[in-house]
Amino acid sequence: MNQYPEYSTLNLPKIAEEVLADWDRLSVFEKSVSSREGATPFVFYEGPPSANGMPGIHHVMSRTLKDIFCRWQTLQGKQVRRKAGWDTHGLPIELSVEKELGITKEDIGKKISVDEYNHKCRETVMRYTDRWEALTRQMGYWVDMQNPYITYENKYIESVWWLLQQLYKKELLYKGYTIQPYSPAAGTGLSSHELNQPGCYRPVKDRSAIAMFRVKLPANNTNKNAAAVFQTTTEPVYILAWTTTPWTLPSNTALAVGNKIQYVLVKTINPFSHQVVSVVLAKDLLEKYFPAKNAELKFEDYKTGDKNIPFAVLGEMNGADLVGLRYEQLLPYVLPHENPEAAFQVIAGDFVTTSDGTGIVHIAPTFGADDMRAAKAAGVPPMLVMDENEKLVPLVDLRGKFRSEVNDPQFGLAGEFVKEDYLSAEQKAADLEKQKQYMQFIISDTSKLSYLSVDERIVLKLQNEGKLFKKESYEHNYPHCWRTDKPVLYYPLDSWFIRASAKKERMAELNQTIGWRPESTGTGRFGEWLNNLQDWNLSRSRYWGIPLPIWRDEDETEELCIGSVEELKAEIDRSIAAGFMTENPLAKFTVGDFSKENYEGFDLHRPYSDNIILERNGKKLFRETDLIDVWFDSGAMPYAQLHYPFENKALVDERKYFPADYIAEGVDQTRGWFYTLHAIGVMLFDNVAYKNVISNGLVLDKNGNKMSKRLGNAADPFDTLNQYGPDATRWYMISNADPWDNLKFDPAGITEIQRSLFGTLYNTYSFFALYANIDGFVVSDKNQTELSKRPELDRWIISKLNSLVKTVSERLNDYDPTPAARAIEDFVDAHLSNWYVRLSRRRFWKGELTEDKQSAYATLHECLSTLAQLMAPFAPFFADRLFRDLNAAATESVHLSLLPAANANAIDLELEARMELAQQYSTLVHSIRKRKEVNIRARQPLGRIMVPVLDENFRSRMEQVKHLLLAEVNVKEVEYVTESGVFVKKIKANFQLLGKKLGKQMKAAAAAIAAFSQEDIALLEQQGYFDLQLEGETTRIERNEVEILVDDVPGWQVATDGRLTVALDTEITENLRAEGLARELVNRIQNMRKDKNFEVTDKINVKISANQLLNAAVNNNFNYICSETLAASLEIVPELPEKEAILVDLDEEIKTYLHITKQN
RNA sequence: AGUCCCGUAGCUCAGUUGGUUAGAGCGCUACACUGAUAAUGUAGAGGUCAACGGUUCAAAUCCGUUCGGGACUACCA
Repeated sequence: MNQYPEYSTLNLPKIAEEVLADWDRLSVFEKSVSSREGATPFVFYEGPPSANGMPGIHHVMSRTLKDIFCRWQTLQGKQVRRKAGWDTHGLPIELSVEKELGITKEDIGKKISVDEYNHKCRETVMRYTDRWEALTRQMGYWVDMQNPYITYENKYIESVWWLLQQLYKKELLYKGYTIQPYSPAAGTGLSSHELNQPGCYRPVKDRSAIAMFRVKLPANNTNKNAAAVFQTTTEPVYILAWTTTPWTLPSNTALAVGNKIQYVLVKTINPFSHQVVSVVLAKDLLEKYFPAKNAELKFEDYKTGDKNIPFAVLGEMNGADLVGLRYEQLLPYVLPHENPEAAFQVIAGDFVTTSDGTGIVHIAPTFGADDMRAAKAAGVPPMLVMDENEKLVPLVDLRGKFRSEVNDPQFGLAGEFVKEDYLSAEQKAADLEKQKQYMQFIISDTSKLSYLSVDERIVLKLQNEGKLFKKESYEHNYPHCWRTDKPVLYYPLDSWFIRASAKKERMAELNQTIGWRPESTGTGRFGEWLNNLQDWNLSRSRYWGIPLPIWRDEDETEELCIGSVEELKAEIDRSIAAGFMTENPLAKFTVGDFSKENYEGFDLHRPYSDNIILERNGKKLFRETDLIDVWFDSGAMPYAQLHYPFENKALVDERKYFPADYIAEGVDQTRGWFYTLHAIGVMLFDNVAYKNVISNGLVLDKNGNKMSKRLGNAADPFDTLNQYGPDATRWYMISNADPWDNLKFDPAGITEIQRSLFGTLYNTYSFFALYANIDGFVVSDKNQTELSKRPELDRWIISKLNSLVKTVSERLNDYDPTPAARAIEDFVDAHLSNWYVRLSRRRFWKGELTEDKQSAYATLHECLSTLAQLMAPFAPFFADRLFRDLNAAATESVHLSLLPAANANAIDLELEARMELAQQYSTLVHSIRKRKEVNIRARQPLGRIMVPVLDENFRSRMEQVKHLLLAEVNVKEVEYVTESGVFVKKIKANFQLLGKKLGKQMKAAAAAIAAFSQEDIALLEQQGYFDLQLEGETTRIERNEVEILVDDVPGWQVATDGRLTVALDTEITENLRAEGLARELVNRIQNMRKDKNFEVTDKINVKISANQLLNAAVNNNFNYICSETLAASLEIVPELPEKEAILVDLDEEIKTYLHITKQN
């Protein structure tokens, strides 16, 4: 039986299938972890996917990336546990359930109970689990799918609650009033995730206006500078502020200026009321509203309706001078309930720019996030009024309608939707009739009136009252609710927040210790994000997610944050004692029992948690109905996957399974998972959650377009794996582009990898197996030739191999897989296959099992075996097959093996350098032989090559590799030429050295040097320097500051490449000719052997018909011919019968009959 | 709109601290080789290094601006 299996074809998908079966049979994955018990751990965290959607080709990419480093560290001897996970909560799941059931959010609790709804979510979320498992398995991604963490499980939730309670105890969890995207049509707040769904930001045309806010004079409470400027005018002074949402103007309570922005006071005429006024705006924007040419117009010449309006700049001040200035309320429908005396003043805002508008921003703290922040900082109240329930509310209600306070006798407004889009056609028509009624006081002919939106009417009102400076329509992107298609409102809502901003500096500081790939994402996108960190809005008004574990009474005086099931159970008992609850849903729960059964007897989700009423000081506490952001779920995974701190406490506390050494996800997770992991890690453990992270790019189609089902260009991951096999697919994805760049996925690239890498390796292995089996040779420790005693070629490839191990190790230890994969490709193709195997071929099939042959076997075996290990992280199936075929007795799997570090002693850079010399010369000589004017086939031996000796090293290097070079190019001798008269030299400046020395003179010097004569060069070489005349000065050029090359050897066929030059003697002597013929003859005999399907080892008898031109060639090379062709006998016979023999052409003139038979 | 990434041959990509013929593989064309053969070798064609401007003796490389592709963030009024 053959020791080394031989295959007839290479079938990568089949290999993968078979190896996968072996892995299952032998439990290789489990062993790869258990066999390293006690070893240094390598901690990897799996970012949980949602099994709610089908896996795509990009998941093959990201999972390959994850897998590579885990397998690599295993090869290095580390223990790599990796737990799979499932992200189970969140909006997408709610949506798919609603779609399936044909319901909307409003129906929850009506058509379907919350309970039923959540049950449905629980089912739906794991719908495609089997597809994910199949993909994971088929592509060879090793992760423990038997014991995944699942975010909806009670243990997981309990850990999350504990983390939240920790935040609460550190006072990092608070309830606040903030401005959030809100969809009045859907009656729900929206997350930024929802706003970023495709198509949500749409260009809309809004009515924009510049309103005029009248300054209260004298400006006694402001800076003297501003007061002085205002004294220069007797006209009323107005501040100009631009808005694209006039409906927020009734809620204006402040105007913001930039402290460092320069402002001007301008005297002009109101284009609508034609009143002479003075206005304040940013100096930078003066030209925009007041073209310079109009400065020459005279006020007294102005006539009503003139397009060009005169103006005069009265004075200048900076933003800080304006702060504190009071102005009259623009639309005095109602005053803020709190601190009305602090309203209507100028404040500073760092967000103010002069890129748009007037450089002064209208502030409505109830409808803008920036506005709210700035107003709060300045002590300006928001426009909140007391409602019927004695609660403070904004002027727009939750349906998106103005409250009754905004009642305008002429323009309506009260009770109306602030955005036209919220109205149906019928409502519009009805409203139009009303408008016709009350607007007849302003518009004489109302019959032609069309519906005017709230914005339009407010602008009209300002215009009527002389408070409008400019109006126009303005097109910008505005977010829409993806469910109702209606524009979103920014609206103040109650929310629970994590005070992330309090730990901003620490997060930034620790971020600098994280190894980011690519680095720019860490410093750039992620770093910037941390620098501008806002508090984390944790609340979600949904149903399917982890409930916020906070209970409050109605007065908001008592508050409880629960951190464990144990605690909750005790609190419920207390509530029962107070008579608030009748039974404890956690009655069966046994504290301290972490069994599955114990934790499956209850549910912490809504509605169950909603039904729990707790007690404090005799008051009833109800749960805050919000759920938490699902990003918290996944960010909590380092702890919650372990049920920390209830179980596995030491793993985290003693930093054994925390932080992760490595994580990887798509770049879109930068502000998702990467952030939430980091935030929780820093806030609660003052530690990074991961030490290294790769954010991988997208997988695009081959034309660089995003893959989508709609376009039909999405590659199916299963089809791809089936067709090309996981190894080639994985290899292609990693070697083609750095993982953080986008990948243009082209199956043709996989085919290329199949052929160039796997095909070549397969051929190389087959070659090895073929001859090793023939010789019955099994490579083992016992028959290893000592490295120093192996031939040059063997030591060279072993040196190359160890250099490769070094490179691959460095790259992979640095989380840089692409150069590692490419280095392997280069080794296999350029070195192992195209040089080592090519030059060693005859060593394998020639003669007996000599020491040289054993050395060749051992060397090739070591190369292939080590390659299998190096490739194992990338191509786990093929590598395993190769490794086991080579080392059948020794191992169950390459993935259980240990890769030794590169052997520094085996690396001989000098040897690598001289072999490169041989490779380069070989190419040069081949190219001369192929020339049209030469055209001598490789089988024809030639006498000699000549090489000019350029330095001392050169000759000794060449001597050591010349036998390989000469054999490869079929030349007898190499001659060294030292006397310079034989060849023509060329000289070139060394730009790097001379450039630094000469600076500006470089150009002239380079030209002068290039123009050197042969004598000049000789002189320079002789004395070691040359005095060059440059611009009248003498500049000394040293020998090392120029490069001298051989340009030509007159009278010879010459080839050069950079510093290397070779000349070929093309004369064919009688002897050479005879030898060439003998080689031709060998070749023909070999072909016949092959045609006759003889075994490689068969001995033959050869008969050749006599031919005068040939006889000498045969006789002189008799032994050579016999040994090459395994001829037991070789006869020249006078004649061969045509029937048996074949007529062959040996060259243009010589033909002969050949006859071969197998020797029995 | 902002931040970040990418733009080098028909395609996929290299290109060190700036240094003078800008490389490789694939593909294409031609020739050769034939006991690795669904391989292999040699040669050829193919480039305004996205564009413009600047710094420098010298720019694919450094700095600006613009254009194109992508991601993330974003109601800046």
